Amino acid sequence: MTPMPQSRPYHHGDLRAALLTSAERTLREKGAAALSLRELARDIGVSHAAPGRHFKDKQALLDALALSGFDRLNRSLASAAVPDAPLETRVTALARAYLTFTIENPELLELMYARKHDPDIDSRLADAVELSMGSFVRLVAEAQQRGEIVEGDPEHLTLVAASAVHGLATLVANGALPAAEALAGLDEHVHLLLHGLKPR
Amino acid sequence: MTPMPQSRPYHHGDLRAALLTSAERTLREKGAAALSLRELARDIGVSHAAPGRHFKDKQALLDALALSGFDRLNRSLASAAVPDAPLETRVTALARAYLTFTIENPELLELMYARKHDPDIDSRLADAVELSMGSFVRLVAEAQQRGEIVEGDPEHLTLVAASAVHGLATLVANGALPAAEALAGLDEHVHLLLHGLKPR
DNA sequence: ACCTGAACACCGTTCAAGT
DNA sequence: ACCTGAACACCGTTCAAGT
Repeated sequence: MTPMPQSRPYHHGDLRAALLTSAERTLREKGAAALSLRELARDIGVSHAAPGRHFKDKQALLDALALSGFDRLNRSLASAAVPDAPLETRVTALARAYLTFTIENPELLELMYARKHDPDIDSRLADAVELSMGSFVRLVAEAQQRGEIVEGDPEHLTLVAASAVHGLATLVANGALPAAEALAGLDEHVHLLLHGLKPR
Repeated sequence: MTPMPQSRPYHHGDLRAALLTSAERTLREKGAAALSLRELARDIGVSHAAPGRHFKDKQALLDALALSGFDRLNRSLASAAVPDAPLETRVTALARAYLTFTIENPELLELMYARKHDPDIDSRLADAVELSMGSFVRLVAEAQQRGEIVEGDPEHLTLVAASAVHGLATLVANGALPAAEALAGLDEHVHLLLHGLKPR
């Protein structure tokens, strides 16, 4: 019998997607610092120069990961919306979606918000950030129309809510706050955000 | 005339401190990714193996930078305290100190909160985080005694305030939010935190 | 169009040896 | 005690050449 051709085909098929998938697993399992293009190529079974065909450099691959992270986050936020519920329920649902994504993808969230220094990339990521803020903006704007939220610049009101949620998420992402604790306190957290720390 | 001995002395004097100083400048000017031990050694004028005498590896140097960052942040927070002022003034002062530190040291703040994966280091840094939270904890506890803050677990109340401020700071640190905008909106931000987003 | 293999200029880390 | 110089095993990136 002639042996089966063990060697990989010359073409991979979809190397770009394979690189992203593999990179995200490494990111999750070993962290961003441990991510090497050469190791990725080795794992996939392709030459070390092959990734260069699909990503102009390592940063380009990281950027692609970050952008796909925002995609999934934004979808998750969109599908967490509960249009006809009371304000507090709606904010809590959004906050829980954000926090859940963070707990499931802590390293990815760090990468998504990592400083890039490249104005071109930064602007694309800024758009993505804006998009995820969008869910909060819409919520605030609607609530404001119903008189359920204080008057004032809606962008700024949104920033208060969003930075509170984002702050909680980053503390969980970098291990400063246990995920369980953040989840357990979330309802109360949102309640305090809406009602204030001062007694009424 | 015999030429002046141009070559550096065999001993540097305080290589450890020189490495930290130089590393922090690189961090500020070129970012954490551009930080190389060999380049640091070159800049200081010492062999590439010399840093190994003072830091067991690159991560150890980064950890030292992070810890000294927390030191300065904590000192800055402590000196920003205004004990005999109204609650809102006190919280604003603390928040402003945190935000100012972040604006002046964006890359350092990222490093301070970066995931480390080493339980030993993480626990030392966790202590440092706890310490900076301390300023907020004390403020909340006192205010609570005076009845200026809602009843409830002070740790949790602190977390709400701290994560709101930290969230704002990280957004500024990674360029998602212009520093000027964050500073300009800070008073209002704190006001909303204390009074809530819902109308009273 | 897509990939390889060799080459280049870097890294971090270790370790005998020097002062 | 502190540092050097060489060595080792890695990197990312580029580029002619192969399929």
